[in-house]
Amino acid sequence: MTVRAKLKPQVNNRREHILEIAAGFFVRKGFNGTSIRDIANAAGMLPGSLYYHFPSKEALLLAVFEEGVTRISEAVDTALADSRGDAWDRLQTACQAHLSALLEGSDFAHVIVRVIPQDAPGAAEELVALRNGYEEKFTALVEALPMLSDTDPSLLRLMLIGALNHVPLWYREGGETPSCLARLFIANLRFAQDCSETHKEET
Amino acid sequence: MTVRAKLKPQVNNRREHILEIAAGFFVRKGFNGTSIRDIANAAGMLPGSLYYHFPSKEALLLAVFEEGVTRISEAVDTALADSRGDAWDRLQTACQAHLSALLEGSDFAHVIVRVIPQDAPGAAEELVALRNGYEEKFTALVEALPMLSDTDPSLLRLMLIGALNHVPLWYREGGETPSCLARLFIANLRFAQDCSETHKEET
DNA sequence: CTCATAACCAAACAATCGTTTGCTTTTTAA
DNA sequence: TTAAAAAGCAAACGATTGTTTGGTTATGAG
Repeated sequence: MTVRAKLKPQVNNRREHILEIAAGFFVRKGFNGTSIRDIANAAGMLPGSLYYHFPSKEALLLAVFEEGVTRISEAVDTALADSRGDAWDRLQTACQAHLSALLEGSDFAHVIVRVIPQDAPGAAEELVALRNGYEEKFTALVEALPMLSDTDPSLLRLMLIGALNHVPLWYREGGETPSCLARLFIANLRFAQDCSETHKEET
Repeated sequence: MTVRAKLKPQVNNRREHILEIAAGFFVRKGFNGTSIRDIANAAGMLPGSLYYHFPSKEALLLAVFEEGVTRISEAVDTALADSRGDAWDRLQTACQAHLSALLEGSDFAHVIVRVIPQDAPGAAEELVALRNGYEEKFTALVEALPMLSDTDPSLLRLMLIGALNHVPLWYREGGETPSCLARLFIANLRFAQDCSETHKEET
């Protein structure tokens, strides 16, 4: 009974198991490169059995996407919760959490940058909404920065997100850590704003 | 005969026609979201007829990819050929040409950022090689920059390329032009290096 | 005209796709 | 103990996939 209670995790973690496996396939083979049979086989069941848990392949993607957004959001929120620095430090903290979620741990967060809404037309609208909802966190963080009046904050945000979401394409384990990358990324942007003040004073 | 000579472009632009159509589909639906029949129908022929021009779907992608790399490379080279400024100006010029190729004109260049090698395992190696070959241009441009000793040039390059290749995901016609975007992107990075000198002198 | 080659059609191939259906097994709750 | 609900199996559905094959039409050179 003691062992039994441990080995028997509890009800309905089977659905989560499917989600995890699906996330892995979506990340490595893309949405249209993954078949229902790929996922079912890896999950140890038959293709049709998946339809007890999800009404369609696109609904499955949506569920994975939602889990991804939830996890990366929570990671960023948690990291920001005990962040004591200025606005730049907070942005860097968010970037580090974002990168950590993308590169380490599960595949859920990775899916939301690997699969683009166009890949699943029937779910595209909701995927975009989910993504935008998450990225709004960065809107607030960037707008809190002390910036030049002629710097477009939304452009800075898009530039940063582009750089961050590109990392999984070249990242190799053993290189710079997510924490280190976040610091370097922010450093490359930070002084651009700080120093413009200096430049202004000089002229 | 006068009209005839115009309507009859010349031998074998049919293959290029197919490439253009394929590029459009690959950009809008992805590689695995596009079928041979999609392309054949749009090209006004039957699916099997494509195999006279290309031995496989992946070979077709490879041909599109090559054309994309060729075009964006030439765009950057041409732009750099009559660039008179310093290293930062030259990098900005390259970025502008890169963005122009991605956002305006044909779909060829867009394919090389929309389709990732993983999508076509059989051609992955060659796709990666093509992409790396092009991106080396930026290696040289970034290494020519006057930078801090503690700034990693290859990281700056990856950051910039990430930001650039992300633009097609949010770009809307009527907003900032590619030229404007390139200027703003570089501005966000430039002073970070320039001003660190100032900071050093201050301390 | 002749003939070879280029370009394409027409039709099918086996394989795989997402999905459905009806039935069986397992688990849960009363 | 028993009935209901959850979970999955077995098997197939029609549609679509990339690709092949053999024959047909167009074109251009000798």
